[in-house]
Amino acid sequence: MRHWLFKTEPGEYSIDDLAAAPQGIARWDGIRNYQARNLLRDEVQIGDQILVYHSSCKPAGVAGIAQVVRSGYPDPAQFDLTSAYHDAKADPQSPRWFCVDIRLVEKFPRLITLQTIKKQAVLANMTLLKQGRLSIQPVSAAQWRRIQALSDSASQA
DNA sequence: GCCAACGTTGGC
DNA sequence: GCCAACGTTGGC
Repeated sequence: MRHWLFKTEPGEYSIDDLAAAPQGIARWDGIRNYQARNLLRDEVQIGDQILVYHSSCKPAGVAGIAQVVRSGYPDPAQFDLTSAYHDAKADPQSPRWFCVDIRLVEKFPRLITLQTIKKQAVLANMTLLKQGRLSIQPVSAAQWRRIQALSDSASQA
């Protein structure tokens, strides 16, 4: 079982939208970056745990936890002419873009802000800080535990 | 709104 | 296959 960080702009899709979805399950689609695509297609597995990260907002940070309930499959939006994620070059015979389904596990009582993350020495090598633009990122077990610990201490405060 | 980082495109 | 131009991301 592996850990990941998925980015989303809360103005587009937030953890509250995920919470409001039926059974807290949603398709994580619209990823249009090859490195992220490869992870969704080849690496992300059912049962893997996800940090849901809110980007391009004030403040940015980890909003909660989700879990993969369906592993990589072709993103239908690439073939949908009405979708903003439509891709004219995508071929149904060899799909270009992939997505997964995830289910909300927990919304953190407080956002774990990017600012807080940057203060943690254990988290200094997070992909989030090293390669900030990648929208699907691996997270180590140690990094995962630290984020959870930060959330636990925030909920007691 | 600015700008650094970096991914993508397209001419050669 | 290189690389300049361009576009996007995302923190500040």
